[in-house]
Amino acid sequence: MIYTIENNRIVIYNKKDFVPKHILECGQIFSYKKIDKNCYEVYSADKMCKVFEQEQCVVVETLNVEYFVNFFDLKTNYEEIKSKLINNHPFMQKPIEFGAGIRILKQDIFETIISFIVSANNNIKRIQKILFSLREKYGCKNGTYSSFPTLKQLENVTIEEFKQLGLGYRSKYLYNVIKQLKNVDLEKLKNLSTLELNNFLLSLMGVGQKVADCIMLFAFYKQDVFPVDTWIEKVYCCYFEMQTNRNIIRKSLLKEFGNLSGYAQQYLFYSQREQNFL
DNA sequence: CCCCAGGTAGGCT
DNA sequence: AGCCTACATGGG
Repeated sequence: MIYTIENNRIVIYNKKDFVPKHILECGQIFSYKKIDKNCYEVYSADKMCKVFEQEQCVVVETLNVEYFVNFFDLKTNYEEIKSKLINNHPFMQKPIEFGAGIRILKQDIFETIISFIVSANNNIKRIQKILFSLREKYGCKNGTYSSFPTLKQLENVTIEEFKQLGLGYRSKYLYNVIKQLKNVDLEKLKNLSTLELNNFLLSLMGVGQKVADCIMLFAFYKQDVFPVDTWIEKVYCCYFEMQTNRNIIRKSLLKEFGNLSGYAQQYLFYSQREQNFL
């Protein structure tokens, strides 16, 4: 990725490998706002940036330049990943063309855990609404926006209070997870293997295999995971004309894509959800 | 009234 | 281990 840093800006020159719409609307992140056609505000933990397109480049404007260089995964060569995927799996051509500008974000661990627990059996509009409510109610006011609440800030929130945000039966999950995470050093989890991390995440209330896979992919940058949700289920059943359960689909797709699973999943998810490309 | 949304927990074989 | 179902909430 070719980019320069000037004061409070990251300027990205190869636009085809960085399309804000693809990156933000492919379902990996919920905390962003579309300001207008080519301008977004993106919130991650206690930080934020503004992303907008110009003729020759994309600009990320932020007070936390280094954080967002990492966040947007600017040091990874997506051109190479995409051509590998297409060469090894020709049917990926169309999904990759459709989501050509996707990048897998490196998101905050705590925020990602909470966000994807909220996402279960829920729709994206409502997930976003709930997560912004969490920010406004329990996070720190930070000028124009509220930061995502820390574990400490959620420690004394009751199940009833979560319910008032529209969390429904997931209120109990959040309440319990916050208790479970109280004595865990999240940063240290980065040292675990995919399997070890998976087992830990599955021990959290409200985290099943799909949510665990999302957390590993979006917060731990594990690539050998393949989150299977309703959309991927549709993709799979259309391609292979098979009705089967999600665990078998997951194993089958992991075998198919190996260490590129995480990337493949995002292209397939995005194109399926946006346009029913089949 | 139904079905669906980035599914999971708990209970049953 | 695997299969079944209830589950909060809001939108179509």
